[in-house]
Amino acid sequence: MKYRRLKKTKDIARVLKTGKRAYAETLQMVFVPSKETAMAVCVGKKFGKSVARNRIKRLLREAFRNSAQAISPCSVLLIPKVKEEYSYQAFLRDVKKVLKKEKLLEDPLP
RNA sequence: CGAGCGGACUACGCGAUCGCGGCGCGCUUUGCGCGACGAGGAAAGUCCGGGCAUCGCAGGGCAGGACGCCUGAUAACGUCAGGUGAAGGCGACUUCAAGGAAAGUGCAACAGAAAUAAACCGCCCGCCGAGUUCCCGUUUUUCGGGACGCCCACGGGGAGAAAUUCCCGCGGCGGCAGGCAAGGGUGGAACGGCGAGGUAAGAGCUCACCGACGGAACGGUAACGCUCCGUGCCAUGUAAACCCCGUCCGAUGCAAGUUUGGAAACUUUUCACAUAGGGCUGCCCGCCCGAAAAGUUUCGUGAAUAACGCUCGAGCCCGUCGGCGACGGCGGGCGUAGAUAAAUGAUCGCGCUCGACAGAACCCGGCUUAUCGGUCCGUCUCGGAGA
RNA sequence: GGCCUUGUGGUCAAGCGGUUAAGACGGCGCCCUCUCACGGCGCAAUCCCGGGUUCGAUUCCCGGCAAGGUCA
Repeated sequence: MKYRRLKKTKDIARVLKTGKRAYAETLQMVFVPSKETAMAVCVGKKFGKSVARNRIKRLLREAFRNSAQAISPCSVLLIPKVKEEYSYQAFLRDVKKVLKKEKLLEDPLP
């Protein structure tokens, strides 16, 4: 499905301030309901050099894209936790788990 | 065959599905579809150099900084190429911030006799050493008092009955006056090294060889090399200490900067008001100029934003010519990322040696650092074996 | 992305060619005391790492690494 990127500093700050938080083993999700779905990934310097940070961002975006097939519109911030290794499978599992827990999925996944 | 040396290249591959970025084309223009393209050798560190942009022009001097054998290459360089010299390696080859220490100043701990200059020990000649010594009083000498000294072994000769004493010689020891710099447990470094002659002992005092310095000829564009002659030689190290000499450098960096982001008029306040303040460079000369804030009225309203800068450039590939080479000339061909919270990923299948370091952010030329491996080249080197 | 600064015991730090690498707080051990505190004595440093210059570098030079600051 299509979603927007959450880009502006102001928007991200608003989500961080007012959003509801949900936790899983490998990541944290912050979200507020909104008109259309928007998402951002937060990966700071503590995750390593640029190659490592880009890798995390790609994995998380892919996990979000493949798990949020049908989602009630909201602004989402995905914040991973610092680990030794990162895998797509773990991110996919945890994104699904977190979305399910907060009952954001309109149609339950098969 | 083994061990090396130098150089060049490469950086998992193929297929399928879903997805991402800008571009082009098409459409029913929110968007959708199709198409080709889409990170590196270091994209990194930001250590140099240049383009580009702004500071009105980029002007002068000082300060400051960088570089430092020679010749060339280049837009330029601290880079590269070819040479010179020095050091290392059996060798192929590698490494080197490699100008000046007789312009001046500083520093050289500890050790050592002595540290940038000479004499502590030492070596040698002479003189003295059971009083031909010195001082005071008296004084012709004598005499009186005091100070210091009156060493050891051997040989020869003389006197004497002997103890002992006198003379001479040689050596040591001590003292005095000189000569010398050969030797001396140090040190990073001790007025050149080593051998011979020479000498009382010694010394470039003399000589040979090596080194140093000066001059000339020859070779080389030059650094420099080589030969000859001369000077017997005097002046340690450090300039990645200050410094001197030579060459170069205006500053700031794409968050530069340009356009839109409101414009115009009026009023008020604050600072400054000329030997002032601000700007152009840290300072001086020189040049330019008042600056900032608030309010009201009319049209206008997106604001760490949007567009430009932004990718065709000292570009890449092939051929050929010139050059030892870096590189340059000529001809032909190619169109090859331009994002802005920032694009390359996921899954499946097959193969293998099971995949390192790592992600463009204005662009180039270098340097440096990180890196699992693999491939190729060479009249290349050393060792072993065979023919 | 550009431009700068700093690395010395656990912490804050001085030193800037030859030191046994000052000092303060803290830690540990011993002494003092009936005990604690105070006091006294002692111990603990790869001078961020690797090269170079020098007889000799914490210090000078070069290259890394790690922190921090600043510019719309």
